[in-house]
Amino acid sequence: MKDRAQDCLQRQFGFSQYRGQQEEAILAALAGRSSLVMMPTGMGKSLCYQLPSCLLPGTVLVVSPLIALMQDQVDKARQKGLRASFINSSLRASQRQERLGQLSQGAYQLLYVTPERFRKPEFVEALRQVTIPLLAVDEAHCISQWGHDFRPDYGRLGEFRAQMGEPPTMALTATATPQVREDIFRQLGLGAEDCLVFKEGVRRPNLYLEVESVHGLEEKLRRLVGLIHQSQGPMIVYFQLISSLEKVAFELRRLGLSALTYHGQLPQAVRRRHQELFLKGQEPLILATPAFGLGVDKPDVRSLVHMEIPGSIEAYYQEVGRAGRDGRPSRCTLFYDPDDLSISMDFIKWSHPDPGFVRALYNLLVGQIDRVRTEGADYLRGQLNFYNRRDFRLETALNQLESLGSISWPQRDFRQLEVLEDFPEQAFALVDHKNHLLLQNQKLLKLMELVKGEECFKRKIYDYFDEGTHQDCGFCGTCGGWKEAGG
DNA sequence: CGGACCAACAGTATTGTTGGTCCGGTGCAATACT
Repeated sequence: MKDRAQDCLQRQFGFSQYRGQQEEAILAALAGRSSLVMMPTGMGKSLCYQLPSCLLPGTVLVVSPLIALMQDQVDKARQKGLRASFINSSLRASQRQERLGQLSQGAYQLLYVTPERFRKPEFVEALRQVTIPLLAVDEAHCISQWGHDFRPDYGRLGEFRAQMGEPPTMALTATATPQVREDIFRQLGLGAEDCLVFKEGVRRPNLYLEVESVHGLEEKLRRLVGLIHQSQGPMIVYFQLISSLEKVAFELRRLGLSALTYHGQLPQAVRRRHQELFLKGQEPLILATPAFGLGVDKPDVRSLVHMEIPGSIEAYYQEVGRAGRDGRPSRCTLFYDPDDLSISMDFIKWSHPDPGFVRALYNLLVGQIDRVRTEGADYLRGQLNFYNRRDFRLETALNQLESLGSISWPQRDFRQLEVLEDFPEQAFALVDHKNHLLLQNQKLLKLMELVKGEECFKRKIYDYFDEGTHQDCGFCGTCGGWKEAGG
């Protein structure tokens, strides 16, 4: 097998040798073992499941989070001569039908889908007709990040995997703390003991990570302008809030500085265009929310700024990870304002409605659907004694019920709200809401603790990712070294 | 019914009060319509 893999690597993929632990991961997959592969973006994660798809019988199924990335992934795989395809909602019904047929006939070596696809019985049925020698879960941290609330189907992958007869599984991600690793294993139904772990280091010596204490948007803006002038190349500025992003965009424009924007409220076409302009180097500055991330692989990002503290060390490190991919020194500045902590704390709170509350909401929908349709959210708030309109747990609860198939709520229009199925008891029994809420808050506090600390900042981050070192990094806000590096 | 923010007002220098308004990051699926 080893020789065949080596041969395939050269002929089909045109590489003379493996990088990092690619070979080990590939051989594990060929031997039918499950694994967790942690590699930084750009290290060739996709090869780890693409190569096995050439040598294994049947279809390697790849779970991928974004439709926007799938076309590109499939195009690249096809360029290497793989019989690859995807099935998702961007296709017409007839195309989907056709591809399902192809799938069940074993026409694909590689098929990309979102976790939501497993909800469709016809897809599950088609899967039954083919051998699945490997289930690859790309960007597996999404399981931990989104599976609990935002995209519950990520949390159901273990269930779907069981339906398929527990095929060997490869979870791939850039970075994962021991805790997140556990979560991935658990949610996929993989025993940690029979799952191999392949891990490249998370260290990024060329990133200069610094924290600056600031107060208020005005001061941030002033400092940001300074950083923009100093930047020696492309720059990403991250925001937690669309509103402050837009405010800053406006102010920069007033100062004659042009900046691209990127966030979830912009139309798809605009997002695509702005991302493209930035990636191609036609505009060096982009203001973005965390929506800007997956699929951003630009080598020469020289500066990165966090205008508000992110929600966890994982989120922070993933975002700064987009700087300096080319290995050259890059400066990442986090503006720390204690007032901003409430932003992430609110987000965490809002995404965790109490199961009892969701239950009460559901009962109310069943009993009073007519009044809900005519009077909408205000009626629900009144009935549930839930008056704070700045607390979005009501909306989250409705979204959860919709995602779990209990209600349908098209266009967030109450007039069209319908109750479809019973309250999904099991789904809520499975998730330990209180614990998860606590965990998220701890993660945020952990980041705050690091930010406020006076020891080597990077060392503590490495510690967090279980790559402890006893030496200071010599290249961060606490250790210094930026000027010496030519900054 | 929380709270940040702003404008208008009060009444005469700065500061306080009141009332109105606005308020969430991340994406899938799927069909109708243009």
